[in-house]
Amino acid sequence: MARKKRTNDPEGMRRRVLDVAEDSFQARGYHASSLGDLMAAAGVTGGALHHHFPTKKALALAVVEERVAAAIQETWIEPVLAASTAREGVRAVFEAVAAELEEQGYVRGCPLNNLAHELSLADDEFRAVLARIFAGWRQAIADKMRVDQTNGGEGGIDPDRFAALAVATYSGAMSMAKASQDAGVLRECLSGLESVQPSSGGPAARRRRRVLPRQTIQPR
Amino acid sequence: MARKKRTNDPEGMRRRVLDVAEDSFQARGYHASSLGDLMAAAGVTGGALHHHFPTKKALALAVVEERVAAAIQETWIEPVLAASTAREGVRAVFEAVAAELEEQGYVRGCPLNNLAHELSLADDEFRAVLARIFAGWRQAIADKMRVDQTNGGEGGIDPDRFAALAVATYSGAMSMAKASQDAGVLRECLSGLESVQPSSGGPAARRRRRVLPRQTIQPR
DNA sequence: TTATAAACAGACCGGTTGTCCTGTTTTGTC
DNA sequence: GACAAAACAGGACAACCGGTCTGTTTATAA
Repeated sequence: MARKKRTNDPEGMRRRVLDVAEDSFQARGYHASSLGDLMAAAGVTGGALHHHFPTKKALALAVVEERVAAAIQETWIEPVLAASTAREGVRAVFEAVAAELEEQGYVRGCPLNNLAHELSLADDEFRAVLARIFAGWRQAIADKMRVDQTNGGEGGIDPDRFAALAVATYSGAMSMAKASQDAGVLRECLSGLESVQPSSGGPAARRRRRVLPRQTIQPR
Repeated sequence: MARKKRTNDPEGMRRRVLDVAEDSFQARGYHASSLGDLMAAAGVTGGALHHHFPTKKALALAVVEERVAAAIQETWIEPVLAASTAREGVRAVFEAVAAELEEQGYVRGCPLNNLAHELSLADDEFRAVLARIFAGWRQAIADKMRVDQTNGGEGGIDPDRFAALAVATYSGAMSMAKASQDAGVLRECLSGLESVQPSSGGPAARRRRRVLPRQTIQPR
């Protein structure tokens, strides 16, 4: 009789769990993904899962910090930084994502946005991490545009405003694309975004950043 | 002994359940809201709940169709239609929502967007209704802008593009505001949106509306 | 080898979930 | 008042969920 051998592979097993969890959270969401399903899909026993991720929350936190953040980095930040200008980078990413969605035939939405909606009110630890990723995303675009401006290009438009507008438009367009299962709205929003003029917008870039009081958050 | 009397009030009971469900779905989401919690909060027994809403899905569907759609109608469509122009209406709604959020001290997000993220991939019936509400929202803005154009105002910008951009920007800004619990990003996005020039954007309003094939949606 | 801890297996449990089912009461109609 | 249907009460239940627990195997280092 062939005796079965076991090979310990902590990193590999951890990676497999994260792969499955990332995919399931994206497709079904956090609450709709049961640990049982994840264990079955990853081919992992309860003991192993609990060894690497003591709680479901810990697993989700790892997915957000390691996978979702990386996805934003790869599909947004790096391409924008590599582009000639921030504006051109944003345009390129919009088109690339739209093309990819049209090819694959369905829209699962932005992983960051998906999890942000489900978790940012549920748990403050989740919320903080998700907000940080959003902030980093915006700042990368804004910084890039500031470089553009010192290089002579881009008129008086405020980089932070443009970055916020780009990220908001993308997130919102993906929401609609997900609901309608039609990536066309991404292109529609892009062409609208392209008509944002380099000339200054409202009354001279006033700083507005008021954080809301913390103690009154989310009364049940 | 005072004998307890019961008064049948179908509409009232149904309304109370919808009130509680709408609030809980908004604050905690669909999956995180248990029927037990809803029953307790509404002061309704299981039998009564089941009588009006046979399943949880039926309840959520009613919330979406009757409450979420009405919320979009009241806070967006009606103010935009009542405004002098579509552009001005969009601006006014952005500011009104931002002011309201700052006053109440926390951000629960856009009810349509919240439920759209959680449910549009889970069930096609949900998805269809949510997509319909999104479409009606966009069309109202676009129609208003078309009226503006025949009245002489607004240059060559495509109304459908502007409407898509406005809704996407709002949805995305609300997502970020929810994650950061800071309504300031709404104002930031608005000022970016205001610098969308009335002059034509890309290459002359081409029609783009390709719906994705239906049979390949969401492979598990 | 031997000890020691990490990695993994798998059963188990209390609590919760959504739904169903059987009654009872109210309401409207003739 | 008789009667049927709607409105409501409340318990039952099977499935499932996330977490824990005990035990075994593998790797590591002395």
